[in-house]
Amino acid sequence: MSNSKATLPVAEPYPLSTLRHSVSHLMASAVAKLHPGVQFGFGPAIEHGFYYDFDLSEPLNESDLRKIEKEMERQAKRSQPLTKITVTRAAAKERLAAKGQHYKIEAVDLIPEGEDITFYSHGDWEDLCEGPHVDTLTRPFAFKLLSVAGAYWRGDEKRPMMQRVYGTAFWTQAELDAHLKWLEDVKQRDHRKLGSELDLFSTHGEVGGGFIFWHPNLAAVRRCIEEFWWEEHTRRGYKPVYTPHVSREQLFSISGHLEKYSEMMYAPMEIEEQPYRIKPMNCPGHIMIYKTRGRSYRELPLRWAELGTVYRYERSGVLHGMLRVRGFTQDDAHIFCTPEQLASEIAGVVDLVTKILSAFGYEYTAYLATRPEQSIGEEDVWTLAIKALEEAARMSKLPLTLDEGGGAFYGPKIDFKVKDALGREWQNSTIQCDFNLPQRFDLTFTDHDGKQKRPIMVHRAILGSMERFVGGLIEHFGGKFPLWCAPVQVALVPIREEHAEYCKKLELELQSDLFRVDAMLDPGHMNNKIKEAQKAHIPFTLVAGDREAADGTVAVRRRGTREQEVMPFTQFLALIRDLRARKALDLGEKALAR
RNA sequence: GCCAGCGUAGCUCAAUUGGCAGAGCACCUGAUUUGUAAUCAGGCGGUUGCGGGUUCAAGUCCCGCCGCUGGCUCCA
Repeated sequence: MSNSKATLPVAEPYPLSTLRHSVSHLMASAVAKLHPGVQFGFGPAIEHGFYYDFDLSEPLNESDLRKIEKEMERQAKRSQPLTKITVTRAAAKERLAAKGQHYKIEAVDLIPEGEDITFYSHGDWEDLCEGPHVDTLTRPFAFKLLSVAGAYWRGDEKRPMMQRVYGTAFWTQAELDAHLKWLEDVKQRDHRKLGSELDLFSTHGEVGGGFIFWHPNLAAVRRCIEEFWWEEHTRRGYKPVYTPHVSREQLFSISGHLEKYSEMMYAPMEIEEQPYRIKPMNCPGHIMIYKTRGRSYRELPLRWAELGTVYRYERSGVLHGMLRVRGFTQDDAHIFCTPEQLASEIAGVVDLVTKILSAFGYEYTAYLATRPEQSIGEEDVWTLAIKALEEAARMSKLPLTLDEGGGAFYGPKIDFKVKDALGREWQNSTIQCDFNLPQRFDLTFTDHDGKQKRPIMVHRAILGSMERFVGGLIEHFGGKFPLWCAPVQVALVPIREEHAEYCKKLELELQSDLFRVDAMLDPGHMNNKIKEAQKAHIPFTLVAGDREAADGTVAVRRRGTREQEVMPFTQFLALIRDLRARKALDLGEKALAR
């Protein structure tokens, strides 16, 4: 959809968000025209566009959106200055009452005392709105309505549900087209789509939603990540622990989860007349190990790590592929340390986070989340912990963005947001100080003065959960995993059946070097096998015929290209060993070109 | 959980107002022996998500449940 008027002034003086806000007004006026009696909610600009909430007796569908777009175009073509008036509180309510806009009347009461109450109008439609807006809708711009979904009035699930129409707008058609192409790209890379296309994972109706089955291909990816994860942890003095999945309910009543978290926990099961629960968290288990004997300051810090699978009840409507599930494995670890050790321990975690996130080519931003209103603990402990987090960031040269009051009730934290290949943000890594659990479980250590003191506990996860991280990774790479963690690293294609023997030999050599290989030795045409290998995004396809078998060479075809380079097999092996050892994100294009 | 929508072969999708459930890919069998993205022929494959109802007749209409999708709320 575009509304281009060559003669009109350039659009640039307004930010894009202002245009989008104005286009949401245009959409509202179009809906008012097409659906008399509509009640309006809120209609702001958002990150990639805008929305407007409507209360309508009729549900809107895709074809309604097209009709609304047409009406918007019609209205935009007429001269449509957007004008602002300021009114008193009483007058505002009166104007809205006359139109029967009861949501908007409620919105008036949300405007703080002393602020101007303003209306913006275009044509014969007006809306309570603080603005700002573009001066006229006859400026050139391009827009599209994208989807309709339910949304509670004021985000409160106890209040009525309205219909939210999402759309987007840009100054030019070209920018809109680029955005729509981006949306298409997002859809193509959807981990659920790639998950079935590349035979990565599945969920099952007979199992229930939110439980992930990792197929061999994705299990291979996960194993590589886990090995990398354990290596880096071992280097930093972490020790693996294993804890049970089920425990007496009592454990979670001591930890406080039962009280604070019971909505997320599965119902108790009865074993010999005792209630037991499936764990929603790993921390109480690690604490049990800590408590088995007296602890000395000499053995702190203790760093215990576990890829711990937990189960949490999530409402059916929130489940989403691998990103939001009911059973998941956290890459969990707990550090028990003294207050003096806190800063350097956190710095160690920051180092680990940056090491692991960078290996996947993620850029990241860190946020310092401070004390929320509802929280526990002495003020000086909070201050100490926040200082430790800041100090650690300074030591690691990590810039922190302040997230005021965003901490957990039991302590402050640093959260990391990563940006993926499509520019979307994900939150996985978190470093949390906890004063609560050490107290609840009465954790102590004997200090050098012989006194019993309370350790601080640090909860931290780098990947967050294997499910969410790997799900995000599928989209980040678009299914094209770097060699080191690709499900299948090398495809072998014999030109004729008689070359199968040579390929078999290569397969065994690669396998003995722990490479994952798909030797395509079944009868069939080589072209078809090359197609299969490319569709599966296998990094390297090796084609071998008479010449290669005779010379001990391979014709190497890199993922995504049609060119081949013939090289000795030993040279190829050296290339992929190097790529694997470096965890290279590329396929050694430069090395090949040489 | 809520609002809206969807559910047909392993996958992608057809099936006119309710009127004999079909195609491509995948898979299996046979033929083909190939130098860089689809060789040819044949075959297998379905209680149309599950359960009920309306009807002479239901993939199609109605009700309930399950699952999925887009959001809201919530979250690793």
